[in-house]
Amino acid sequence: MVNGSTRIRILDTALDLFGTRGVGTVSLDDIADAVGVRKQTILYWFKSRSGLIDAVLDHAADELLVVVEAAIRSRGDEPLDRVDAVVCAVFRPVVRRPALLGLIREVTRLDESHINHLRGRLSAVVDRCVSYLTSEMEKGRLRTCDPMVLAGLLYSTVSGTGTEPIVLETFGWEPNAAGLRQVRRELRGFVRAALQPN
Amino acid sequence: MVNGSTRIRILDTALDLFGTRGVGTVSLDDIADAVGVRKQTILYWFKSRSGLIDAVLDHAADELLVVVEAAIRSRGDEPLDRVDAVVCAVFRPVVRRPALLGLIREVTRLDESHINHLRGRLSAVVDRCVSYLTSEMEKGRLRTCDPMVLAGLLYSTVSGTGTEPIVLETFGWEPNAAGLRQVRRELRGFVRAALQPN
DNA sequence: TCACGTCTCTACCATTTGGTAGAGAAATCT
DNA sequence: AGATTTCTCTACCAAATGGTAGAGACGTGA
Repeated sequence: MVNGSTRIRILDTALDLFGTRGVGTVSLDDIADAVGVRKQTILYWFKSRSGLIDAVLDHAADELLVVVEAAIRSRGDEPLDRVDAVVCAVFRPVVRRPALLGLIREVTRLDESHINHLRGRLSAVVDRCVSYLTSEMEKGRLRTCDPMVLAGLLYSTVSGTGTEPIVLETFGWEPNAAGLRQVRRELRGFVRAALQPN
Repeated sequence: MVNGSTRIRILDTALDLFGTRGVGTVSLDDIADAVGVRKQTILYWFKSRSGLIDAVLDHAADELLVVVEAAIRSRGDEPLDRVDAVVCAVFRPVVRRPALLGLIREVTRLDESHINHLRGRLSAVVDRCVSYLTSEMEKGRLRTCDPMVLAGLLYSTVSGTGTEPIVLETFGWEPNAAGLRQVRRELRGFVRAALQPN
C-alpha cells in the first residue's frame, strides 16, 4: 500500500463515523472494521484514541477551510451575494459529506483540550467572517445588528439544516435530491431575508 | 421517600446528563451516582436502559409541549408577534434547562425505535405550527415560502443557538446573563427579519 | 542481501458496560 | 400485625472497551 494511504483512509472513515454516530459512541474496533484493518493498525498510526480524535478534527477543519475560503474570495461586491456564496459552500458538504458538519457539531460534547484544538484551527476564518459582516453593516449594506451573534446564528441555521435531516423529516420533509434542493433554496431565501438592510 | 419522587429525580437527572453529554456516552452508573442512588434502583424503576431513554424522551416532550402550547395560544393576532412568542418560549429552556434542547437534538444519534417514539409525541405540535404558518402565508402576512422547510429552519436556528454555546464562544460571545439576553435579542430580530412579508 | 516501513497476528490486561438474582432493611398502608 | 412498596446490598455475568507487547510477514529501495 502506498505511503500514507492507510492513514488517510482511517481519517476519512473515522470522520464519517464520528460525524454521524457521535465521537463518544464509536470504538476503535468500529473504525478498524469499517476501514478493513485491525485495531492495532490504528494504534500504529495514531498513538491513542485521543490523538486520533485531534487528527480527525484537523482533517475536518482542512476540508471545511478550503471550501469556505474559496467562497469568501468569490466574485461579487454585493454582501448578500457573498454571504449566499458561503451558505452554498457550507451546504455543499451537507450533500456530499453529511458527517463533516455533524463532526463540527460534536464539539459541544468533547473535552476542553479537543475543543481548543479545533478552535485554534477555525479562529482565523471565524474572525474574517465577523469583521467582514461588521464592515458591511457600517456601510449600511446589511441589516444592522451584532455581527458576532449574527455569525453564530447563520452557522446554527445552516449547520442545523444540514445535520438534522431527521428533524426535518418530522416536519414533513422528504429526504431525496429534490428535497435537498428545496431545502437549499429555502435556506438561501431565509438568510437573504434575514440580512436585508432595513 | 414519597411515592414517585425517586423515579422523577432519575428522569430529571438523566435528562440533564443525556442532553449535555449525549445519550450514548452516559452510563446507568453515571446517572445513579448523580442521583445519589444505586444502579439497581434505576433498573427497578425502568426495565432497561432503552426503557429509561424512552421515558426520558417522554419527560422532555412533556416539558417542551407545555411551554410551546402556551406560547401558541398567546394573545396577539399579528403572526410575527406570535412566532416571536414561540421563539421566546423555546429560548427559555435554553437558560433554565440547557439540556432540554440538547436532548431533542440527540434524536439524530438514536435508534429508529426511539426516534419514532419521540416523533409520535411531537407530531401534533409540529403539524399545528406548519398549518399556522401556511394559513398566515396565504393571507400574505408572512414571507411566502415553503412552510414545512421554514418550520425546520426556525427550529434549527433557535435550537442551534441554544445548544451550541461553545460555538458561539468561538465567535467571540461571552457566556453570562447579559450575553444570553443579547443572543435572545439578536435571535428575535433575525427571525422577525426572515419572516417579514415581501 | 539487508534494512526499513507497513501491517497482521496472537495473546494479553484492567476497567467498564448493561443486566440478573436474591436477600433483606425500612417505612408506609391496611 | 401483616403486607406492600421502595430501595440497598452483595455477588455475579458476558461482552466490549482502550491499550500493551512481541513476533513475524510482506514488499520496496539501497
